[in-house]
Amino acid sequence: MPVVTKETADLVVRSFADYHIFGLDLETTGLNPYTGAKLFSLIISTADEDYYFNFDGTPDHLGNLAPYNTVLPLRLLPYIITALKGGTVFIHNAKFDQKFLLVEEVLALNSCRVICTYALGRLVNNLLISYSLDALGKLIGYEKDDSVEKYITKHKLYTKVDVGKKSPRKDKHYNLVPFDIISNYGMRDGRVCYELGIYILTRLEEMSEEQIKLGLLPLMPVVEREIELTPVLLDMEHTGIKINRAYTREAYEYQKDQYQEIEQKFYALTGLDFEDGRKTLTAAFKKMGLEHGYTEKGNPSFKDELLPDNTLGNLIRDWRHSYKLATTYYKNFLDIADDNDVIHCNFKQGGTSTGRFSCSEPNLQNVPKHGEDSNKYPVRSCFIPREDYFFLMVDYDQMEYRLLLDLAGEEEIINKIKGGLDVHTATAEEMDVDRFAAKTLNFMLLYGGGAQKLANALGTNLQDAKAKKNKYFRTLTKVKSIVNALINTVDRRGFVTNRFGRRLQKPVEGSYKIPNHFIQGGCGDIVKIAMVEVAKLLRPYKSRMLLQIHDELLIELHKDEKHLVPKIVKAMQGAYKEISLPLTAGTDYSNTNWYDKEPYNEK
DNA sequence: GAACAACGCACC
DNA sequence: AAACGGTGCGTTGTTC
Repeated sequence: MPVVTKETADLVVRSFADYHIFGLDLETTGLNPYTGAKLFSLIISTADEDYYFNFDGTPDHLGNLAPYNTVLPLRLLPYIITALKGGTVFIHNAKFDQKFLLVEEVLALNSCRVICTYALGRLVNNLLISYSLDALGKLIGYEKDDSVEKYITKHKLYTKVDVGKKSPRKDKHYNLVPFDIISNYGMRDGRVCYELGIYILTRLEEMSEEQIKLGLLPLMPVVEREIELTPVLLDMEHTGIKINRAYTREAYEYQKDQYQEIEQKFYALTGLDFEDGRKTLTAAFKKMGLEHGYTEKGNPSFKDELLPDNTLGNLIRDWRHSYKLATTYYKNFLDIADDNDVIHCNFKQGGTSTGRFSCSEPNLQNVPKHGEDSNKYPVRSCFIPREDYFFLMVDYDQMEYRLLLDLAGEEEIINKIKGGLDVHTATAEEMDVDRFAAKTLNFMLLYGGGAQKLANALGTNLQDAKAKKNKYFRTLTKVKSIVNALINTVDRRGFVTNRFGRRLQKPVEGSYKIPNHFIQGGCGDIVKIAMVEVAKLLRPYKSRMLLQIHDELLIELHKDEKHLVPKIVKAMQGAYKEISLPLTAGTDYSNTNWYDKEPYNEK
C-alpha cells in the first residue's frame, strides 16, 4: 500500500493512464469546505494499488511531521486528477469530496464518470439500516475500521464549538492524527470504495437483468439517472442559497427574547426553572393542580394536541414555538452560512428508502411556511435571491394523488380532473361525500392508515370511519385492486418495481406500506427526471436550480432569462409523459425572498 | 461522558 | 386483524 513520495509521484500519476476505473477518497481537516475545512490528502485506488498523496506538512498532535519526501505541493492536485480523465471514479458520498476539490478550483473530475457509491448503494437494497462506507463495505467482507475515530476520541483531537445550542458542536481534527494511522486508514477506504463500486455496479446490472426476465422494467435507467443527478446536486449545493444575515439575526434575537420572557413567566407561575422535559413539566402541572395527558406507554405526555388550553399549556406551546424557530432555523442558518452569507446544504441522494432525497446541514426541506400561524419573522424570508436574480418556485399540483389515480386507471375521476376539478373535489363528487372527507380519505389511503386513525382525523367514531373507508373502496374499485395487487406482489416476490424500474423491497413487518413507497418513490423519480431536464436546459444560462423540496423546485432565475420560465414549466410537466391525466405545476416568483411570493402568471 | 431511546415538531 | 408514509434535528432522560 504505497504512500506516494516526491520521487514516485510522477511515475504513479502517469501509470493511471493504464486504468479506467478508480476509487477516490480525501482526508480533510473538517467537514465544511465553505467555512474553512481543507483537504490534506488524496487517495486514488486502482485495480492493483492504493496510493496516498499527502499534502500536509504540519505536525500531528504529538508534534511529529510526515516523512519529508511524502509532503507533496497542493498544486499537484489538478495534475493528479486530470490523469483520471475519461475514467470511472467511485467515491462514497461523492459530493462531499467534490466540494473540497471545487473550493480548491480543481474541476478535472468533470471529465470523469463520477459514481457515488452512497447514492447507488440505496438502489441495491432500499431498506438497509445504514449506507455508510463501513456498513456497505461489510457487504463485501470489509470489517469496520474505526481506528481513526477511536484515536480522535482517545486523544481528544476535537474542538468544542459553542454555537448557542445546549450541546456544543464537536469539530474533529483528522489532520492531527499521526501520519501512519491516517494514511493506512485512507488507503483502506480508497480500496473499499473501489471494490464496493465494482460490486454495486455488477449487482445492479444483475438486478436489472432479473427484472427484465420477470417482464418488469429494467433497473439501469434509474441507475443512470442517479449517476447523472450527482453533478446536478453538486452544482445546486455548491451555488448555495443566500441568506439575509441581518434579518436572520434580528429574527433570532426576537425569538430568543420571546422564549426567555416565557421562561420568566413560567418561573413566576410555578417556581420552577423552565425545561421542556417530562420531569419539569410533570412537576409544574402538579403544582398548578392541572391535568396532563399520557403517551401510549403510560408516560406523561406534553405534546401539543394533549396540552390543555390554559395559561400553563399556552406558555409551553409558545415557548416551544419560539425555541424551535430560534434554534433549528435562525441560529442554525447563521451558524452554517459562509462568509458570503451563503448556505450550502446537503441533498442526500441515498437519503430515503422510497427514492426521494433528504436534506441536511441544514435541512432546507422543512423550512416553515407559516400558513395559519402568523410569525413576525417568517423563516422563509431569511432566504433571498442574489443581485440581478429572482426566485422562481415551481411545484406540482397534488402530485401523489394524480400518480395514484393514473396507476389505478380511475377513469371517472381522471375525467373530472381533466375537466378542471381538483383531485379531492373529484373524489368527493364521485363518492358523494364532502371535500374534507374525500381529502382525508385520500391521505389515509396514501399512508396506509387504519380506521381508527381515520376516525380521529375525521372527528367521527370508529364505525363511521369504517363505513366511509368501505364506501371509498367501493367507489374507487380500481384503487382498491392496485393497492391489493401491490401488497400481494411484495408478499409473494419480496419486492416490487415502480413505473420507472426502481426496485422497492418488502418493508419488514409492513407490506401495507408498499403502496405508499410505490407512489412516493414514483413521484421522487418524476422530480428527478425533471431535475435532469431542467439542469440540461439551464446549462448554457446564468439561471440555476437551488433547492428541491420533493414536489417543488426553487430556481434562481436571472432577470434577463425570463424566457426560460415556460420551458422550465414544460420540462417539469412533461417529466412523465405516459401519465393519463395532466401533471400540472404552479409557478410563483419573488424578487425579495422565499416567503413573499406571488403567482408568476399574474405578473 | 458518550451512546441510545423517546419525545416533539418542522416539511412533503 | 391492524398497521398513517417519508425525512432532520433539537431536547430530555436513561444506561453503560
